[in-house]
Amino acid sequence: MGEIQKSDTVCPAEELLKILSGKWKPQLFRLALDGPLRFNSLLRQVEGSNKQSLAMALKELVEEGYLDKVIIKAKPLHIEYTLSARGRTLIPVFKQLEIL
Amino acid sequence: MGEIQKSDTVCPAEELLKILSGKWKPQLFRLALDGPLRFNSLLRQVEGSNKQSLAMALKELVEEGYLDKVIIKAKPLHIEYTLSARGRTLIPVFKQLEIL
DNA sequence: TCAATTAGTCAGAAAAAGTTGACTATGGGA
DNA sequence: TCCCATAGTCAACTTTTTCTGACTAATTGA
Repeated sequence: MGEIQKSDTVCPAEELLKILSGKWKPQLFRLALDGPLRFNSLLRQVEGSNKQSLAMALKELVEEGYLDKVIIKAKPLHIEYTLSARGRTLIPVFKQLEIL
Repeated sequence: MGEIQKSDTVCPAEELLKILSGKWKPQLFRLALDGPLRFNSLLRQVEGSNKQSLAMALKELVEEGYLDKVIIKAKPLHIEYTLSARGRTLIPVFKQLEIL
């Protein structure tokens, strides 16, 4: 996954496709539709995944503004990742991808 | 890019995203909207590209049914890659990706 | 016949992406 | 105080993807 560099993108859809197609990302997006995501739950829930990759995927999705990272100051102080407004704009795109 | 294997895909959009997001593929798709593609023209036209990668991308897009490979029996006998019916179903998806 | 254009293939190298296991750091509960 | 859960980071390694340069093979024009 590495660092994100805004390259000399010729095709407008290219950048977005790149961001959405990293390993685990489509799955994370899909799970985020059902409710907030938590790191350790994902690690158990998403078969075959690993800390590093999940952390990187979440970080990038947050950096690109598709997810919000929220610190929940409750009983067991923790972090939740929720779909942002920008993230919700992708819902119809995913819906369209699914019917093809 | 390697071989395509239908993996245990959990998210329906995942496979499609993988196919569309290979390097050069979004650009090839976009160029195919304007008319038939020819190998050597692409090689000159698409900056930074190379034979191997273009050949692989075209082959996969044909295998997945997004492009048709047509042998043109004319003056300089050659090959054209054109958007297939299936390929055209992607047009609205790309349009939607572009406005985000 | 020679040379150019067509459209590739192949093997190996390099670069990017993903995985592993060890480690860090904070907050509670017993 | 010790231990567990939270949510990570880091360096090294493996795997996958992409690129390079050399080569093949058919067609065509001079």
